[in-house]
Amino acid sequence: MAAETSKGTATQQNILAGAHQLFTERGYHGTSMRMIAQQAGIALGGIYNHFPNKESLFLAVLLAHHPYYALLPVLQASQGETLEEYIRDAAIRMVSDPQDRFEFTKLLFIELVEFRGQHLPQLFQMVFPDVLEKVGRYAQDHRARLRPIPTVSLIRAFIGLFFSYTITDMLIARQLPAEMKDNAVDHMIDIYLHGILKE
Amino acid sequence: MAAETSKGTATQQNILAGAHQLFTERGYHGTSMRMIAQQAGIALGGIYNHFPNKESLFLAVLLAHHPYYALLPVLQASQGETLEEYIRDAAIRMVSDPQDRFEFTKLLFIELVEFRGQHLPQLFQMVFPDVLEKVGRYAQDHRARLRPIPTVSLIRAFIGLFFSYTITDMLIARQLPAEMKDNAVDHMIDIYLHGILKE
DNA sequence: CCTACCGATCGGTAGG
DNA sequence: CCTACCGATCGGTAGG
Repeated sequence: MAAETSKGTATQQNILAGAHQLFTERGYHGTSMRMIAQQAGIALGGIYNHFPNKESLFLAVLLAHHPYYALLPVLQASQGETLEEYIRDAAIRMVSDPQDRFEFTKLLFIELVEFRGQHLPQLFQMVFPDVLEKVGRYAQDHRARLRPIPTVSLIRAFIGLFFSYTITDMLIARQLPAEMKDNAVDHMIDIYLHGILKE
Repeated sequence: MAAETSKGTATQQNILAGAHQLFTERGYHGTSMRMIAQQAGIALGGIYNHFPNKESLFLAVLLAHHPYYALLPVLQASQGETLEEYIRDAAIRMVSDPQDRFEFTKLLFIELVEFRGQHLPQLFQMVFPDVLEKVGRYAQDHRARLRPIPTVSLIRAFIGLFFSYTITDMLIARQLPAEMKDNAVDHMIDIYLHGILKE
């Protein structure tokens, strides 16, 4: 018998993957446990060997797709000689994969609407204090280049850049002629950068 | 018998108001027609005298709360001698009412997740071409003050400012100490303005 | 991990 | 606009 990984059994992974896909496609209440079972290739009752109920399955999906796992490597891999180049590179990486952006955003929407944000404090406490401290130190090192904006607002605007681009993408991108979308990412990053940098 | 207004009968308004509240609180599939009937003070069957089914009721709610109705007076009432003052005033008005922002945003989330954005083209076509043309003319008149950014990106970033502020508000505002939230709106508008203006 | 089942609730309708 | 009902489907479980 193969040793189980820390990620759980293959069946558990199938359930999580099927649930993730269905939740993001149809919402929480729009997805039934029977659909998830079928997607995972098992019978309905089988799910309950791995998760006690539907909500705990959603929470497991949410935690498995915590933006921290996607964002940390992005920020660490980002390069750039100057502050400006570093931020631009990080922003481009952050918005580079459309499918990832849409999936994460929809999962968050479900949490905000169908769970009234109940699970957010848990997600928030996992990473925000750490991020705040690191960005704060980084901003302090580069304060000569930055306009006088509190660290929290720098972070909010950077996170906001993600949603700004992703949601307007969802709202209008499919409906705009292609030439109007060219370089839209670059322009929006550009606005953010000129907004926070001196000179 | 009193004449019916163009907004529909009182009962129809009660149904719309109850549906709006419940949808934004619990999502589409998380809200039952029975809950809506109770909220509107009538029996389940009574709803079907006004709306043929649940989805058409949701669509009616969505159209009744089209951001166009909220946004147009905001933009027309905005004041300011200079371009900068006008945009700042409009932005402040746009984000001034937290309840309006949350309700509209949640309704949009429901549409994006539970209806896969099916109804968006309809909403979009109602206003975007008009907005694009007006902002384009306005930007042309003030091009000496604006950095060279396509009109579409100016609009996307301005709409994005709304979501940037509102979603980070939903995500972190409830969990931050008060002094970290002070003037957050002003800073985010400030970043946008410095991002699009010359000098 | 599956089969077969539970009570509850769903959207919608007939008839008045 | 209400009462009483329809078939379908829901989350969850007992028992193997």
